[in-house]
Amino acid sequence: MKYTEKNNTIILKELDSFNIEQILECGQCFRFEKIDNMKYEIIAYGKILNIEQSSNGVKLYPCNENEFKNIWYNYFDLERDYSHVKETITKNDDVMKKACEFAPGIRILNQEPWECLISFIISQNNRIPMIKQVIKNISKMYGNEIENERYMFPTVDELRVSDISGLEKCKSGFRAKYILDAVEKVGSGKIDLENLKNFDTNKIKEELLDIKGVGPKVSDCILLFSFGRCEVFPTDVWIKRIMEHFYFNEETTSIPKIHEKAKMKFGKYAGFAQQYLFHYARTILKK
DNA sequence: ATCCAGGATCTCC
DNA sequence: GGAGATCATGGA
Repeated sequence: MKYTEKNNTIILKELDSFNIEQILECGQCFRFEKIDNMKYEIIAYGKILNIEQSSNGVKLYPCNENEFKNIWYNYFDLERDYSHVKETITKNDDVMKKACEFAPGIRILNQEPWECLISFIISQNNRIPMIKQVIKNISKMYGNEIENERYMFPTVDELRVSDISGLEKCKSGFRAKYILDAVEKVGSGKIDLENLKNFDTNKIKEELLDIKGVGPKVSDCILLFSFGRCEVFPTDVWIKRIMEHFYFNEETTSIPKIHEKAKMKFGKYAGFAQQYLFHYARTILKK
């Protein structure tokens, strides 16, 4: 990958395994709007970022070199060699080959832990368009306006003024009480998300599971999407279905068995495998 | 109208 | 410790 900067715009070239549509629409992230074909607006790390991809490369704006190095380089996981990841997980695996060919431009974003935690609490028993709407509502009601009706996701302290009825007005439904429990535990310092980074995966998971509304799947999403633990294999209904269909040839299987198989087949890259599979499954199994 | 969604919890045995 | 109902909300 090479980049140049001019007029507060970063242009990325010779970028391998990068398709902004696949990256954003594959279900890992909720804070973006499609502006046009291969043209999106993202809100993350307190910034609004426009991103536009064409055969000439990927344009990021407004963005200077400092912001690119300090935020977006890591956000888009640009350090990682995704060809190597795909080579590894597709070895002797025709299903994974198809999943990777279906969306070879997926990358796992590195998202902010607090926003990720609340987002995936909201995700339970919900649909992606609805999840996006609830997060947008919460940001508008409790977060700072960056500019022009674009709002930051509220900090823990900003959400401490919220209550059940406010969060229900944001359409969070029965998850409002879960959000409040997360606010209480993180806001009081009982759980220190920044400090958790340094702990091993099982320890982080144990801490996250202490929050009401956070179970095995939600905690795995946070581990994968915010703590860079790419060996975890978040298993939702779609992953369960496609694993049962292609890897077990059975109607039903238990989640521990799925995790066991994922670890055996994909090892330390199971998280990537999960994301290729998720996006693939949602398109082909959705009759 | 009934079913279901990037699940977790509570209740029952 | 495993199966089953329940949880808001809205789109199909």
